[in-house]
Amino acid sequence: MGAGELARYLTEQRKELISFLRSHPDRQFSAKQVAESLEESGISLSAVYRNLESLEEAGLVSCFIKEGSREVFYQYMDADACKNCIHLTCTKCGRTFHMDAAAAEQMLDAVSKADGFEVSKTRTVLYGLCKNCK
Amino acid sequence: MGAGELARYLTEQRKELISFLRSHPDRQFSAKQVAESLEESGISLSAVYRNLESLEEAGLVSCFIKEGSREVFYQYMDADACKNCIHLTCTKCGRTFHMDAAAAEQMLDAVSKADGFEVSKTRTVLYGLCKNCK
DNA sequence: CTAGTTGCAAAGAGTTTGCATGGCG
DNA sequence: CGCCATGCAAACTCTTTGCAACTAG
Repeated sequence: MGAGELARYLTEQRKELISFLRSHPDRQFSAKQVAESLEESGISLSAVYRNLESLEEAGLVSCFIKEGSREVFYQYMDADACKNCIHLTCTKCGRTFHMDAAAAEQMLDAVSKADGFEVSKTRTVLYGLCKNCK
Repeated sequence: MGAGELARYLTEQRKELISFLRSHPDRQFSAKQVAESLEESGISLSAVYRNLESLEEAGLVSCFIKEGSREVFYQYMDADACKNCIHLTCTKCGRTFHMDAAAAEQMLDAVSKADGFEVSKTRTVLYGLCKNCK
């Protein structure tokens, strides 16, 4: 699946959680928000935390804090599917977009050559304002 | 000074805190670590938090979480001085470097043209492995 | 059947807030 | 002198952990 090992048992709660996050790949949620959104499935907050943790290890979820905030947010972000892409997260609306592939390639080359820095593609996010929020 | 208003009174504690962070521009610290590092000056943890907050508003400090962690770290990052630079933070050693200016310019152009996305230069960090940690 | 997962409740961290005291300007 | 910042302690919130019950495989 991903870089890490995904949990061995695919329970109903875990399925719902993954499904929820996957259906909002451009949005970030706090653990509490995830639990509330899945209220119907009756998943507990601690299970949410435990699942988010294993999903993060498996490379399916990343977590962030927003500008000027100390609150942690989680987002679906498939490390495999996004190996060659860079995310653009809008500091206003919070949505995440995928950077143009050609521009991304060019950028990674430039950083690598100029600074000898190997960008970790699985967690490359640029913050700024999206087209709509500008 | 920066974008926000810096606190009106420059107390001994605040001076020490700024001085400490400024002298480690490439390092990230938890609030607790900052307080412990400034133990001699006798600053309290709550004062550290209050100061970090106002410094963040003033654009002198940014906070982050590291890969696979939910712990918040603070780092000196002058929004004015770094208006035209991009940070490279190593996920292994935690140090932060400044991206080559030409490469940065090129990158910002590319994103702006290809995606209509305006990168917020004051909080642009790319995560990856630095030259030494590779 | 067995090991992994869940919910609940309690414990732990990290962060914020109220208030009296003290110091900067 | 007045306002702001500080320290301390309490309050909060977020996250983690222990444990018995449950369930996927």
